[in-house]
Amino acid sequence: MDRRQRKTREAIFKAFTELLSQKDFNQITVGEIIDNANVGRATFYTHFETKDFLLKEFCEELFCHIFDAEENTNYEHRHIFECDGSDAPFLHLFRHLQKNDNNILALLSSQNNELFLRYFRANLEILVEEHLNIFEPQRHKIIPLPFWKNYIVATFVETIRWWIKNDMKESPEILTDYFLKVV
Amino acid sequence: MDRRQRKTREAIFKAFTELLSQKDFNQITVGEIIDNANVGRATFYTHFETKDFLLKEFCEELFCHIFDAEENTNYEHRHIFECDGSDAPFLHLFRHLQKNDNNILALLSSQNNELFLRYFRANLEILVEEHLNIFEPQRHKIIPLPFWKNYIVATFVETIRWWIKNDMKESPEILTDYFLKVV
DNA sequence: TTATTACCGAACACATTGTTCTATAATATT
DNA sequence: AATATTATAGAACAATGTGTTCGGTAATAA
Repeated sequence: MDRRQRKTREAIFKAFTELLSQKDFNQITVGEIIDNANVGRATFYTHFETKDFLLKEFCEELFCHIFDAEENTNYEHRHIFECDGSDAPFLHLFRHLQKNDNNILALLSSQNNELFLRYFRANLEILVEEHLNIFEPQRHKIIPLPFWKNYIVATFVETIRWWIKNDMKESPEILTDYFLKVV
Repeated sequence: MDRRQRKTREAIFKAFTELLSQKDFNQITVGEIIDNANVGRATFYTHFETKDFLLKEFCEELFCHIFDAEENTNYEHRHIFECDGSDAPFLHLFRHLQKNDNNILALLSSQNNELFLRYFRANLEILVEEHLNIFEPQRHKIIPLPFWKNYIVATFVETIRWWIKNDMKESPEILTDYFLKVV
């Protein structure tokens, strides 16, 4: 990829991230993004079809970073936090969120972010599927699996949202504890 | 209130409801609403400050209808469905949703409806607070009450969303059963 | 060195929002 | 029933945002 393209792309992502910390996704205009990124209007639209596509690609890069490390347990990434046991992936995610990479918190807690949440949940579902055995497997007999999976994912997402809404006072460990206790 | 005002207001609500069954809230324009309602542009804006305020008032009327009947158990409204026992309010709500009054389902399942969901959850929280004893009260000792309340409300909402997404194949009774089993 | 390609910036058409105005018709008041 | 009040329609308007087009310029790749 042309060095200019990379530069432009990164400038747009950076401006986008910065704006996300100030206002909700739907409040952000393309005009603001290109101003902050110092990029021409036409240039923006050669990179991203619309503002929604920007969010889409932004999410894909972000989740690739966060979730791939989960799935591939022998990454060095995983060793940032030394955690083992069945609750590891969830604890790890909470810790990641606490660091607030790329203003992911803004996206998770803000209004009008359904596109982001959809991606987040899709990635989470893969993770949950691999660790379903954590959650009392015998329950699958009395409750349909699709409902159960949706329930776990939703509970995890809502736990995070509750955490953010309450200023993230709890430690990732305590939050993991709450989460595992309710499910 | 002037009869003309009532007529206009109802025409706008009706057009709004109809449009909601066709597209997401954010896709609907004021122009479409006033066309479907046969109402002048200026008239719309004398009734509602913005499109968001329309949704707000729409929600308030809707929730007043649905939730007030819950809180006041001696309404005749309640006797449409004969249900008793501790799970009654939740079963009752599921039944209400199945009837799909005012396209409430469109609002619950569609994208870009966070405003609606916020109102829905706020009303739900009041309901849950009154029936917290249903959900194993001893849990409150190991999990903070605010987390617990948020969890119950979120689980209920997500149960409904799962239901809608899966074409509402399950009966309200079965859904209530699933819901109570997981929480 | 040359050809390619991305960029800027300005201009543009288009859609949507929310406001303001006047004439008209429905309603409330007496 | 006559009069005053008030809501409405409809059109025009400014303001804002979206997405496209185009020609000149500069960075990159060959």
